[in-house]
Amino acid sequence: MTSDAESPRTPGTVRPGGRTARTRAAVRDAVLTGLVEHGYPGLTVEYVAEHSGVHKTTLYRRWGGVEGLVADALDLAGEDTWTPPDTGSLHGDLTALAHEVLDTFADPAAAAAPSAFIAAAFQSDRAADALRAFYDERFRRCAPLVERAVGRGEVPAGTDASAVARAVSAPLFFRLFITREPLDAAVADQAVTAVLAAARAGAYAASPPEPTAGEPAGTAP
Amino acid sequence: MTSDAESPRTPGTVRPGGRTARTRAAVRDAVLTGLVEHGYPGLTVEYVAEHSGVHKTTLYRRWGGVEGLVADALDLAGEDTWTPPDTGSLHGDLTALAHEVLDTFADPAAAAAPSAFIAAAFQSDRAADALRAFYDERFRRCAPLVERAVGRGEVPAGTDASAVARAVSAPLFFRLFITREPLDAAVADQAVTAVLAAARAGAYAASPPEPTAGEPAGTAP
DNA sequence: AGTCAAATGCAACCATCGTCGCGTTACCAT
DNA sequence: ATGGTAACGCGACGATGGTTGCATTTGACT
Repeated sequence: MTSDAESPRTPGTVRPGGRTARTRAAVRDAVLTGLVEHGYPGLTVEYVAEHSGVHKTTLYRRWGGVEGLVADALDLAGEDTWTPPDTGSLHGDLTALAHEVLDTFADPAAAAAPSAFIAAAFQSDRAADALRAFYDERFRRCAPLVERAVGRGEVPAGTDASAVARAVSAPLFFRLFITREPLDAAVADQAVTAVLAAARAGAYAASPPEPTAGEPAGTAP
Repeated sequence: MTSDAESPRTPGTVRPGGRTARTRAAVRDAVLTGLVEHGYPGLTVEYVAEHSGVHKTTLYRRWGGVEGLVADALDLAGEDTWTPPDTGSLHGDLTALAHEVLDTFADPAAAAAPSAFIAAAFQSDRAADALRAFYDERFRRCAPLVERAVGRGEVPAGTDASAVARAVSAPLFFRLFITREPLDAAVADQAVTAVLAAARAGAYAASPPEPTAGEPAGTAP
């Protein structure tokens, strides 16, 4: 057997110029188009081949299949210039954040790609890794938002910035993709209200001295 | 075309006795087995046919494909006797609730079916409907939990019971299936702490007079 | 019991997906 | 500029999934 451990032959990495780059761009574009058109389950590599002008065999060789194609597109999606809102108050910032999610997923065209990425993560470890990296970066960018609030005295010092951002998004995504309930502004506003109250109470205070699990004794008076 | 709106011909409904019932039971069992073994993406109707002793054609005719098979299994999953914990305090109840989720998804065997259902909802409207019904029922059963807390004066009267239950689950599922971050007891406990603080502050109070969106004026002193 | 139609079994068929061997193109280094 | 080789294009093949027409079983009704 000529089997080699974890494919040392990764095509497209030795000669990253010219055609290879163009191929990559065309493919990423076709993947996004296919995603919004048919969703993840309906996305086929033959569709990508057709709409990118890149041959089917090449796609299988370089990306290994639909999984890899989507994971690669996801990596790209994370390289944007998104920045969190800055309205002057934590309540305003969080509300803007929540409504951003709301608006995105209210528009089918805008929701298609993110939904497809989340769906892909169920079937592909590569997509799951890419998704984790994507959100990690997103929440990292939200840190200034909370730091400003700390500066204004709106929330206790030591509040975990990314935890707050996560807490606002969680209820919305939960309804969207887990319980499959409809989403409206009232839900978003309730999420903001809840997070705000919890944050003020210090529920998102930075991790205690011992980072490993134990009895968090932060609620005792 | 002999097309008929939303299939008035639903086989297996006119003659629900004997063989039909046995077939249905065998199939549901095989679906569950296949789900925990290969996950949703790997579940094929031929696998179900093989492991249930029911012919492939019958499965396609009665369930329409993998989607229907999973949706049917999900309907069944909701018909259990689950009841929320009752520890004597809201904090204890919510903690038990959160750790129940934690334990379920920490065990790969136990997590397989729920994960598969959630994944299926991405690809199938029937599965999505079944999932929504499942969680609706789940959270409805949690109502007594919050009502007891109201009775004890732990949270304000008028607190939306299912909203509290949802709020505890949301951060956990969010990490599990959206951001794909690892889950541990600290996260679960933080979720409980946050929800508790928010609930005490009245963030989950029943909908105000105007249910449509507006400026939530609950935070002004 | 007897009859009819619903529900299932059966086997072959068609479509689509993923893979393989080989020839061609065009980066990159000399 | 020029050769070498990575990367790509091409066509065909095998495998798997889903569909269809017809025979058979079996549950319900008289």
